[in-house]
Amino acid sequence: MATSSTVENYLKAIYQAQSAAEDKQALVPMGHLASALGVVPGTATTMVKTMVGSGLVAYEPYSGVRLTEAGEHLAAMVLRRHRLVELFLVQIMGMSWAEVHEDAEQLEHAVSDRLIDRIDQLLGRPAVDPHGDPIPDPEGIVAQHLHKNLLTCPVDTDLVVTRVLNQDADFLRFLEQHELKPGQAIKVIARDASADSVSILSSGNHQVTIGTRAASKLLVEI
Amino acid sequence: MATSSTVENYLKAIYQAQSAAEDKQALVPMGHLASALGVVPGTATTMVKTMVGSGLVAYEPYSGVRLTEAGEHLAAMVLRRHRLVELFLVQIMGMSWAEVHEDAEQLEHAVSDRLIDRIDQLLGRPAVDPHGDPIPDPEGIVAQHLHKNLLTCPVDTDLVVTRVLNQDADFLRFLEQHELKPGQAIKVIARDASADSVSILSSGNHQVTIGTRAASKLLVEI
DNA sequence: AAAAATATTTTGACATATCAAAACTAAAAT
DNA sequence: ATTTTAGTTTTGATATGTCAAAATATTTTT
Repeated sequence: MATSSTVENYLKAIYQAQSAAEDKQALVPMGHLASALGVVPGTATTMVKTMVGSGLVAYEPYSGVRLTEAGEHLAAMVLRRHRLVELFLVQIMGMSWAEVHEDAEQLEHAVSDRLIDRIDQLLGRPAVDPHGDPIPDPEGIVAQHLHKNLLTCPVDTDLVVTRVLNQDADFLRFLEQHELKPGQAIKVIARDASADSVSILSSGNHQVTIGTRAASKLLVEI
Repeated sequence: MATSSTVENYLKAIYQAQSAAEDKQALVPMGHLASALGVVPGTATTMVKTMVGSGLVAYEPYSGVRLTEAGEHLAAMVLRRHRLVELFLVQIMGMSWAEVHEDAEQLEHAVSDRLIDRIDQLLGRPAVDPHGDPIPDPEGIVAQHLHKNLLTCPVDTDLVVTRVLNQDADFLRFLEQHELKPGQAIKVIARDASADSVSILSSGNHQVTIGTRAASKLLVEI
């Protein structure tokens, strides 16, 4: 039952694909899973079949894969470890939020339950990581927050950035430089459909215009 | 060149066997290596041969194995990571020195150079870990300290425990309970060859008698 | 020096995780 | 309703790391 780090990565990828989908019960297509993990599709098929054998996923040939309850719980534990480690690296180790992802990716498979609880305690049982991603509790329960993104939120209203749905280091550095990190106050001042852009005013009265693709990755609260 | 954690464990085991030997140039017998790693001898033979191919070790059939310069440097880096992680877990995470070994064993393969340097810096570039084991510097250089053990040190002389050559959790808890941790002041009050024992007076005026096997694992300075 | 005991290596097998490329299925387009 | 296309599965190989057990080498005992 000692889940390998490869299996943990598959679980995490399936979990995140399911979370990103509108229909949470939808099957994740094998091609999507394979490309998320950087393997060829045939490899994903093979792995998923062995995971069926361990009771972690349900699999429909030519349709896709979905986590079972057991798989979902394990996936939540991987995510819990990953996010607690990220927050730990930023808060305690003083690392930049843009550079901790790769470290956390490795450490999430190496930290024991004992250590992860120590970290959780040291950080004061936090609810979210530096990107605003929710940290599953030890039972695997995830607090669901309903955010709007910069394409669906009201214009000319005071907002607070709450979550960033993109771990790309360059993007994160960009957000940092323009005062768009989670917790910072902003306002959408204009949206231009034909220019495919959104203009934002940050708390420091800086103005930036970003594309809608990027804007959809920034979640806010009013 | 991305050394697997298995290879790292082989390097570490060979390094430690070489350090423990009187003749530092001596070959480590395959049987010793295999049992240190918990594999059958044939497995060690196979692995060592592939490590010869990577230039990490020199191997003499039926005699044993020894690290090359490249292997020794890599082994020192593994040990550096392990020992810094142990000290970090004790000093920063508040874990008990008796329980950190297994965690460190996992983490030593998962911490990046960047993170290990951060830890090193946070701890103030320490020279030794919680067991008194020296921490190799980033170039792989290890400060050599000449300690005596409780069998070779003078009797009725003020001593300070400097190093413990045994990671067994029960033994470490025993030392903790009897005030025999590195840094603590003690005195050997009697040695009895026929009883195979050594009697010690700790700083708190506690008296304990331990076997010579255990006594040889406790290193001291005068 | 031969026999016995010990240590080491070889051989064949297996588990995990992967790829390339061929075979196949399902959906979309004509 | 075929054909085309896109996505998926299968097949055969490969790399890593392991074991069991047979074969071999070395050392010790007698």
